[in-house]
Amino acid sequence: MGTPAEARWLTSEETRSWLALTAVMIKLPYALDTQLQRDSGLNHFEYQVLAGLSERPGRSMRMSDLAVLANGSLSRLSHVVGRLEKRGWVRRAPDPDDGRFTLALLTDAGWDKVVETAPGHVAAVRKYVFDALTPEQIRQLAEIGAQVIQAIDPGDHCLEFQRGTDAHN
Amino acid sequence: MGTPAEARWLTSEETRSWLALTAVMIKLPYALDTQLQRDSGLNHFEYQVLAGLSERPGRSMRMSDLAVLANGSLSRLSHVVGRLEKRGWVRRAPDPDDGRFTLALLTDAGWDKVVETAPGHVAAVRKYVFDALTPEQIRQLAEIGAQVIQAIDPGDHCLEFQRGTDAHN
DNA sequence: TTCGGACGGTTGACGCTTCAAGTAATTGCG
DNA sequence: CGCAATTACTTGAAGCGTCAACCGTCCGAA
Repeated sequence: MGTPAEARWLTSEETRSWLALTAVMIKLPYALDTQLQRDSGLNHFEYQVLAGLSERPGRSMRMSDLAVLANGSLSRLSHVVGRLEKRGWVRRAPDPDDGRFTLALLTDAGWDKVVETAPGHVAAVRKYVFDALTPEQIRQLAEIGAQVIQAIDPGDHCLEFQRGTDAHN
Repeated sequence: MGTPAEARWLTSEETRSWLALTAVMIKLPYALDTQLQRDSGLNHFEYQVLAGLSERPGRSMRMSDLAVLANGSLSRLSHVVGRLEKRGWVRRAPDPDDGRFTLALLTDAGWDKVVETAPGHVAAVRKYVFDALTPEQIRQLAEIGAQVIQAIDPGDHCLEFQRGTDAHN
């Protein structure tokens, strides 16, 4: 039995940390998707798209920027926006400045959808994450997350998207 | 534009933390899957299944226990084990003690696959997570993760699976 | 001992994501 | 100017996960 021979395995502290992290990576997205799906018929990615647009001046964004903001591929975004368009929450228009870009626009119905969906989603985020942590841990989490993202993708700037300039309070 | 009115939005510290966490939830699984897929033709879940079995006495486990260990549904596991069986790395047998249970058994070929795959995977985990963090942060992460999992699913015991009793060093 | 319910697992259909190949608009180089 | 390369996006097919319905095994009560 035992374990395959390996160069440098994990210490028990690292293993503990790793098990917790993998469990969070699986369970948290699932929990959030479940709440959103049940209460609004949206998955987390779709919500991020609508919420992202809602917080921009003009309620619009280029597809490629929106993809970065939502941490998804352009292809995925294209499919999703297609669905959201069919449901009347988003529409597309070519960017007047450069015909290669496509602008995604949040419709009035889409705005209403965000307004109706956001409180429940924020409550879930609170319940599953922030209410379970101390302010100190929240600070630590931000730091840890930033460093991991840096290690995965040094060129990534998604954390600099501070979601518009409006103050949430 | 501004933001839809909400009961209790996130503080800026919480938002920072939240953006980092969502990015990690998306990017880390993707990064790990990419490495595994490229080097071994396995995804992370499949690897967890094989690795989980490899660390058990008898290289076998009941399907339902294996599903908990791998943080997945029984249905998902059934599909995956079906695929792994077709590739010759796992086989199934009814539990002699109780015919309702099914045992998943790691074959010799499956064992070899784990031995050949594990070092690269562990190296990726190191690269993306532990090498980017201080020992103190690793400890903090374990704590934070455990509390979030507790908040999501109070009845969950997946962290108590300490992956067999063998010491990895 | 037999029948009902609970438990463990499997299956197939559907939906979503990815991947690769494609189109359309623009830039840059000769 | 004209054509190739680049950029931004779209599309269709294939693979994976979820959900709901299903089957087989076991236990317990009458």
